[in-house]
Amino acid sequence: MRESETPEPRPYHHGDLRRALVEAACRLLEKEGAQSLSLRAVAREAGVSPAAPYHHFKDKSELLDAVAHEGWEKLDLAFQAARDAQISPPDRVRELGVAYVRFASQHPDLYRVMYDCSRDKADMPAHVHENEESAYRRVREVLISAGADPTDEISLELATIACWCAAHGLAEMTSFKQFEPLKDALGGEEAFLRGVLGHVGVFAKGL
Amino acid sequence: MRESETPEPRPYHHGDLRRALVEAACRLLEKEGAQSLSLRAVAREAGVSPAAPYHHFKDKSELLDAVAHEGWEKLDLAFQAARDAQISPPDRVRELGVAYVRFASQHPDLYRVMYDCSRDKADMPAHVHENEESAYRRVREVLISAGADPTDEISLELATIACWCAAHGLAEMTSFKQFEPLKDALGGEEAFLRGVLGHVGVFAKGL
DNA sequence: AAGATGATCTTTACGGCGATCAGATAGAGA
DNA sequence: TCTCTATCTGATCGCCGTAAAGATCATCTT
Repeated sequence: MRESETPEPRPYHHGDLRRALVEAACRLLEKEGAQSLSLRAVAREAGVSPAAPYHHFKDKSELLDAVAHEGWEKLDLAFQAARDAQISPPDRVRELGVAYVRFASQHPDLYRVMYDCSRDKADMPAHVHENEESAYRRVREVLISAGADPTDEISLELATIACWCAAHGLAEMTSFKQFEPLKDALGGEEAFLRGVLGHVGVFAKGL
Repeated sequence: MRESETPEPRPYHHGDLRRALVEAACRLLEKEGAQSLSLRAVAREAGVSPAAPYHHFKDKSELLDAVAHEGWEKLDLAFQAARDAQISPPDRVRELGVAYVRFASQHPDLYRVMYDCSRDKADMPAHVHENEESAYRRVREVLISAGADPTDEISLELATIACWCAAHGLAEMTSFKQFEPLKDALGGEEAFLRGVLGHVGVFAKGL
């Protein structure tokens, strides 16, 4: 009675439609792109009527919020991997940046939903900032382990933001095809990323 | 016969509907936000039938391209002002970053249209890169005047991209209301911007 | 065990959207 | 004056988000 993937007479009640909808949305996002992600399409993918989602989400943007939340958690997983890499702490900072950009280029549409400011205008990155287990805090953590002064709250915050800004900007630009020749000259995408990040203080010096 | 703002019998032929549509779109963008910018609304604002725009633009995204083009030109104007400021060349680099972020926060919806990747997927920043009079080239120009080696093409390109990335990331994050306390602690928005950019090599050292 | 309650899903419907098309109109050139 | 062509209108299609009302079923009460 859980997942109604099978085309049996389909039980009237779904079990956990909320989760099923979020998963269907993620599936569509990877398959069809963010462009064609409609609430109706999500309901269709989940095998349910167009109005059914409204019992679990106030409106479309609330569903997208849930999808974005999934995205932030996935990103944090990537960050944890970078944090635990067997490399020098300063290198870990740069690796965090590379992980960020890689995440964005591997899940471009999910990434776009995560940063879609058309909803939530005021405090978009709730999941960035909200708790100790967030991706944002993970950056602070790695910066401190790389030698940043944990008592200088302001400088630490500024460095964290600078990290995030540079990685975010790079993530949005790295797919521009005008940079292809440059990437070739440097010997690949990763070298390109490290090359750009090398011009950003926090990544270059680990602080 | 130019602007048909007045509700006169309205001449059948418009004169320069293309320009009128782009201007109407910009007007709506500032008034109503990017959310409610539909092709029909633009046509309505221009006092014309919903199908009329299709004689000047293949589809909605082509209209948005024209709007975005206007945006890039406005941004370049802001850059030229920063370039011509009576300050030391290295400071001009940082001022470029500040100008970029200020532009984004003054025209948030236009900025969003400029960076809307849902259209043009592959080579979005055509207007960034395409000619000598583009905003992107303006950054190179200022970097060189600040002492960057104009013969080292690769390093110059990387520095330009790093500049752009940091400014772009900062532009998207600066409106997050979680940063309000930090801004207050630093004494305002501009100090915040300079504080973050100070952690980015290219801005801090002018190279 | 029986009935009531409330959560969950379906059906139906509305208005707005992007897009397309046949046809009306106007201005330019013959 | 007549015709040609670019431009604009109005109607239409299919999709969208979402609101309202009815059907179904799990669970709780008695």
